[in-house]
Amino acid sequence: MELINSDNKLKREFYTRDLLLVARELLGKIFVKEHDGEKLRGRIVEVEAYDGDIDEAAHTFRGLTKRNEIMFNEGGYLYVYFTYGAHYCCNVVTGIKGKGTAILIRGIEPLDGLSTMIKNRFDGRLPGEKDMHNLTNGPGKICQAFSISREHYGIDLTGNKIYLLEQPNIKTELIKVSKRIGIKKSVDLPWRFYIKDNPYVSKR
DNA sequence: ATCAAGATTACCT
DNA sequence: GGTAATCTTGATA
Repeated sequence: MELINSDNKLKREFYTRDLLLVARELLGKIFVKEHDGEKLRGRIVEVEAYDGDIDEAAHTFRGLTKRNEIMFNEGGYLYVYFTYGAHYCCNVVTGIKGKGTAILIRGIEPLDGLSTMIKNRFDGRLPGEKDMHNLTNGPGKICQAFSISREHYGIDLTGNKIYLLEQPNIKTELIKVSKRIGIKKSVDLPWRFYIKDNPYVSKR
């Protein structure tokens, strides 16, 4: 029996809803990337929301540019950006067309394709049990483990390269909310959501 | 054309 | 606790 049913992809209507609602509901969903015929899978455990209308930290705050173009599309596309000369970060675009909103994926609990992720992150050197969380507990680390980069910019999440699988929503009492990490503007917005006590949530 | 900042990470003391 | 690495992007001229 298949533990994970690959036919229950989240549909467009999931993503085109309100930013903060989608952000909370992304927790617990399964992120899948088809990687050289192999499926890399993990469970989303930490996210942050960004909204260009009122949020100075959002890449869309100052209007349309070549980089942020996909964030103004309707929900259900992948926004990938490069930062600090070294790292890619991936985001889920949300809302209706014209709204510059997206959700940064900051923490994933790996489920399938562990050996490929370990190869991508640590050149195959197996981390100790105690350090396993270091595989995917941060936005740059996730992109390295899942081998996500520039070429994945704008991918349609209702397609079959990168997509999310339906899962029951996480119970409210297990969801923690906080200020976002690593930004210098709009620092007080409580738009970071994560699953309580999960070891794959990033550190400050 | 030039330049400063950045939704980070790894490594140092 | 602190900070260097590294390069793309967006803003300013």
